[in-house]
Amino acid sequence: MGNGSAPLTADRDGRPKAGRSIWVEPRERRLSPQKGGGRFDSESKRFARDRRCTMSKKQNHEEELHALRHSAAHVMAQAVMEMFPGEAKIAIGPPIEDGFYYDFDLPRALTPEDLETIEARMREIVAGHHAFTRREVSADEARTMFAEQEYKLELIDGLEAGGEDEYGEPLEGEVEISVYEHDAFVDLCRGPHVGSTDEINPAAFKLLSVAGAYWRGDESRPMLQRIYGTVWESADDLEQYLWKLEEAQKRDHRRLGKELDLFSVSDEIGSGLILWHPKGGMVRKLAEDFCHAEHEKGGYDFVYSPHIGKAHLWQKSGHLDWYAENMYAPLDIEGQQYYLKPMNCPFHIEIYKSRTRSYRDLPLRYAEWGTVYRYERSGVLHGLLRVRGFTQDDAHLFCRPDQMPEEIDRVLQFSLNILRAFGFEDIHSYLSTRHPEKAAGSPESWEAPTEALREALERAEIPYQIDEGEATFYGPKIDLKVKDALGREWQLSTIQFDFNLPERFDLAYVGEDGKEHRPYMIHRALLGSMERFMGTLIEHHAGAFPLWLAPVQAVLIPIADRHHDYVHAVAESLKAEGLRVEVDERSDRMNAKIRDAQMQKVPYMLVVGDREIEAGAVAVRLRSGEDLGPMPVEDLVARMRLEIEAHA
RNA sequence: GCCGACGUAGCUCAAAGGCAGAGCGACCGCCUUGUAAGCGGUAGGUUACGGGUUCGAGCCCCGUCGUCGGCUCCA
Repeated sequence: MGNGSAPLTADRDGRPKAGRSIWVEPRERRLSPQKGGGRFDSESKRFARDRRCTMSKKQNHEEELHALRHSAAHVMAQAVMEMFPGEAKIAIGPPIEDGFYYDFDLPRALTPEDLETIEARMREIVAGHHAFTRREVSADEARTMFAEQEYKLELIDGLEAGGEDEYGEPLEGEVEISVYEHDAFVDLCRGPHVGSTDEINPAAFKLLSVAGAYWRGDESRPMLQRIYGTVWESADDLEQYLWKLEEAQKRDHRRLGKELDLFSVSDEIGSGLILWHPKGGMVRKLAEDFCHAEHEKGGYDFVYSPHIGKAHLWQKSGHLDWYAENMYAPLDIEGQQYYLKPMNCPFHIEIYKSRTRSYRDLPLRYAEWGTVYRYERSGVLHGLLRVRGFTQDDAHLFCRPDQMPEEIDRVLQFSLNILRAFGFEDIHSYLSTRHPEKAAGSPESWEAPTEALREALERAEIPYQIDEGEATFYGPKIDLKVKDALGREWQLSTIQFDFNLPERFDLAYVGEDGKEHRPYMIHRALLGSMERFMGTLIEHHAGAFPLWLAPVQAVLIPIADRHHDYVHAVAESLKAEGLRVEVDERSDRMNAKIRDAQMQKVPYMLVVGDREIEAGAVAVRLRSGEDLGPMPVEDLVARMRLEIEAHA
């Protein structure tokens, strides 16, 4: 892919956007779905403000949960303030997806034991039947009330100036300053809250973790301590949520990567650099083989490019101006400086420029599984999802303006087909439009491509959100996100226009009129980075890959040593059919072999004993635990073939 | 990068400043097994790395590297 690094390095949660967002087809979840974390985004704040308008039952329920969580945050803040009388400074404490947090400035670091103490005190407070009461105050009155609370004073200043809310975002309309009070605690707060602490079920909340967080999200400002908690209407709901967290942990690709022997990261090599083991390598190869075939059918040309290029190239492309901090230090080769590539685009552009291009040559679609290296700060590395070296399924499309709408349609459709082939059905998208100040090219030049992207989304009939002014400076883009089996959102594909590089490299084609014209250039990555995609795939399937992707499709399990010859013969015939099978001829009992195959999430377990040999069959057990009984080998092959072709 | 927690056998984890352990896995042997773990034995360690305090450090202190949870970043 191209200039746009964001999609490949973006967090998997939808974080708040600075620009305005418009939902074209509103989806049920507007908050970050990330477990335990995430943030209250501008969308849901607006939602809270607009609560007077008609709402569905579901929205109503959401609002009640927000109030409940917000109220629990206040109760927690009271408990913490009591723990550090006169010393605790409170910042903000909003509800978030699945819970709430509150930020504190405290004289010492909190420990896990502190959380238990705080939680216990919260239960006492909740049992006290305290009403939450709202009161409007003047700015000066508020300053008196919070004279010792420097963070609150800053918030009051922001509110009084009418400029911004507690998240530092612009406020609309008249600003009223309100405080909410319960028991011995009063907080500067817009609300809403529940009526009384009675509504907070003492068996339905739990404090989860404590973590550092910058005041107002600004790394030049003080680091506060943030306590995350969760609260629900009932103990059952809490239980269910905690179960979901546990389930997510079991699916963690880092854990499964180890358990299933898929990949590793070695301290000897370095952080964020992935070693693919044979099994993980097989899954990746199968995924890539499939994509290669699709690209070939899809009219792409395959290109290959080196891992380093001269400084001059990166000056020309502009990467050294605007991307240098993500690039590694140059290598000195015979007095010339070379850089490891953070992106593939300049190389593909050089291929384009290697000869004169005619309008008849277009569109050109150059595809490469190109490995790039980007410096990421140590704290952001995360398994396969955020790494320092990764392979993009990258392509650059060069086309004439008249071809552009069709090309967009085509690439979007192509992308959706591939994602669906991997079992991702729940796909939605984000269209980022021109930033009013930071943008290459004229506003007019953005119109046709932006419209083409939007129309392509309409035709593809997938829900999309318009992120106004959120595009990178060089062109509008579409990002696709998928939801996995647990409802978590992952960003994979990106399709980005580029008005910048064609200019910088003076790209041209000779038109029918014999004159030179500037082609459109589109960067696109579908699975994004193979590393991130594999991480997503592992978590989506919880390591139980569909048959076509399973590194080992079947394990043959002889019951006793005398069955080995037959089992090997069956294994050979299955291998001859192109199936990936292993024979477990350890001296363990059959039960142990089944258990091991089960834990390795092998789709088919083929048990062979005297009876099977007699019948010329294998006894088939599925990963689901289902026992299909004895089956002739030909029938098994036919069954597996069907399953493979269906990508089931 | 920042705040906090953590780093012990291949893996998961024990070990109040006083002999470094268990289970699983690996290896060897016995058993020859019928749908989620048979039995016995053996090997396996510079307790991440470097320094310090102490009669004595896995444990306390300092530094480095790494991992985890967040924040920031990923125009």
